[in-house]
Amino acid sequence: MLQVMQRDHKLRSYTLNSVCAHFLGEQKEEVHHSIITDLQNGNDESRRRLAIYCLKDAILPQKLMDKLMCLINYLEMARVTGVPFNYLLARGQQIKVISQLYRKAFEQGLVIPALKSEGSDDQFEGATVIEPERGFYNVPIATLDFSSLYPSIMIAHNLCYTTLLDNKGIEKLGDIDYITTPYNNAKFVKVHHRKGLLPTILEDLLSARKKAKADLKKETDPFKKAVLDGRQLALKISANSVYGFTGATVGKLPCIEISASVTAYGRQMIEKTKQEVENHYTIANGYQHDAHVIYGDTDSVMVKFGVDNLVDTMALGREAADYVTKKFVKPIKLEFEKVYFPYLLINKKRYAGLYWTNPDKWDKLDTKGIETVRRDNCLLVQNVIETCLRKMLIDRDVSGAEEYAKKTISDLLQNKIDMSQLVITKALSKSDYSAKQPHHELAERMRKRDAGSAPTLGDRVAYVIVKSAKGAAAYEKSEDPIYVLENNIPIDTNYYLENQLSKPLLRIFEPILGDKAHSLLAGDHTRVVQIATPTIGGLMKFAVKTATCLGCKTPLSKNDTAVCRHCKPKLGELYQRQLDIVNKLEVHFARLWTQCQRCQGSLHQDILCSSRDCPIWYMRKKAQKDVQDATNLLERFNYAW
DNA sequence: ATCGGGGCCTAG
DNA sequence: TAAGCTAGGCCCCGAT
Repeated sequence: MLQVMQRDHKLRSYTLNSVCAHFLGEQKEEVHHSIITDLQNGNDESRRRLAIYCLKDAILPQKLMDKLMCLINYLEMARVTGVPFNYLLARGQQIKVISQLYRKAFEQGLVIPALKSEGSDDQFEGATVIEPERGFYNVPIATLDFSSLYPSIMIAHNLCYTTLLDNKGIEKLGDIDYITTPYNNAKFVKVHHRKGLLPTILEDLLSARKKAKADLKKETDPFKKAVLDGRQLALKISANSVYGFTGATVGKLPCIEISASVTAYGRQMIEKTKQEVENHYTIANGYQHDAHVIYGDTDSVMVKFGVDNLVDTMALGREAADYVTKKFVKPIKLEFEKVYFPYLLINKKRYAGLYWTNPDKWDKLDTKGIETVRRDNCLLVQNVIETCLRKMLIDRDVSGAEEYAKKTISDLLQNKIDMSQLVITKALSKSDYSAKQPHHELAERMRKRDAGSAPTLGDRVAYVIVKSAKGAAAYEKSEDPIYVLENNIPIDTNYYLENQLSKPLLRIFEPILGDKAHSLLAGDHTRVVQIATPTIGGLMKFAVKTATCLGCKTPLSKNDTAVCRHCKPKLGELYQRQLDIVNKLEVHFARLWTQCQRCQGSLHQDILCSSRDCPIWYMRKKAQKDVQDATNLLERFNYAW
């Protein structure tokens, strides 16, 4: 399940506890490894605790698998691609494409050559990203997308290993119909001579995706919908990796003529689309305004038709998509997908907009590339940018957004921000770094402290930036959050303002406020500064997951955790030791529980919510459920409390 | 202070 | 050994 999670979901942390909190809303029974032997050698009570821990650790992955329908999805993938089930986790995308190629080749009596893979550093040219006209747009912007651009190019032009012609082939075959692609005049025979294997595979994948999407439309259960959405996405990725496979020089069967022709066609198509739209939707042709393409990436164009209302923009978008589709070979299709209104275009691959598919109600706030969707920022940055964008784009309350940003800066400088909001995570992806890096240097330091618990290659390293000598580099100031808490090391709040918060804030405010945006970073709210010592809030002491004593079932008083004071001596010293360890681990939970899981209200000293509408009630419910779960587990194994 | 490159992560 | 692709923003380090 760890592999599944890492493959299928982009998360900040992949620990069992964190993943379960995210998808299931429940957590592990934590037992530190150092006391397992003692628990086993202890008494009935301690062994019971150990048993619950083991059962819970076993049932959680099972619950994840069920809830995310992993087995069904993976089985389906295995069937579509024809690879053994375990390949889906043990191996990559290539084997899936190869497997499908073998199938189709066998049907046609073809043999696939066993090439020696060479690998090369040269890249071929990729897609076009249209130079954005950056700014804030308070008019509807229509988005037109080619659906499955690369697969549809390969199908439309019959691009395949089995259709590629070289000069010898053309001489030998004489009178033959072929096309010449925009890459290096590569030539491919037309479909009536021979239909390529790749186009056939792609058609299969796309029709399977069509079916998944149709099922998705019919489904009403939100969770099953999410799963079907995941399936159609998987099929889309599989279809797109066919193109990737042909361009993989380290792969089994690279063919740059195919991959480079695909991207070359793509570049021509996005350019042609821009031209067609801009040339047709003009005042000269009887439209109200001259349309203008303000941005586009690979397979999409963002069009400003100049109209100020959603209904007309959507009508024009649909019409334009059909108009352009007619200029291309089947099955290439340009689709009108959505309108952004308003739209904040910050840079290439960086934008935010309110997303509309029907003119009555917006669907969502869509953000691409900016801090809200990146995992290498701290939560503070993510949350403040997200909140400001919502205020600006949904509420259209720019001054409210300014106020919020100023308040956050003020809170940060006064050390009122929870440390869990300041944790930055980055993947440790290489063992040798040419320049020193904060996360790598920290991993080294942690390794020297305790090699067992330090992050290793591939792990995500969590760190905060702490106060240090003036002018010290970031890699000298990165520190393990747990170490910071244990040693009461002050946080460098100024670093968070200067290096984390200020630029992202300026980037979203400047297009609207202009130079005035800089006032966000200088003013009274930046004056009050307090010495920063780390605080922990919003914690979930995992031991406090029960409302009644785990031993005698009497209600727990506020100061008790897990067991009442009468039962506590039964667990004795072991229990204390575990609590100590738990307290040190609290920061892990702090990352998860900074908001009430029910009403999203801020949490402070405890998991309990501060909102009046959502008091202890939720925790009681959850605690009761946890006890019920544990009891059920025990009953299944003929235990009883 | 500026700039190029390494590193990370994302868009598509 | 086995490994889908390219484009590109942005942060940080380190050389100039």
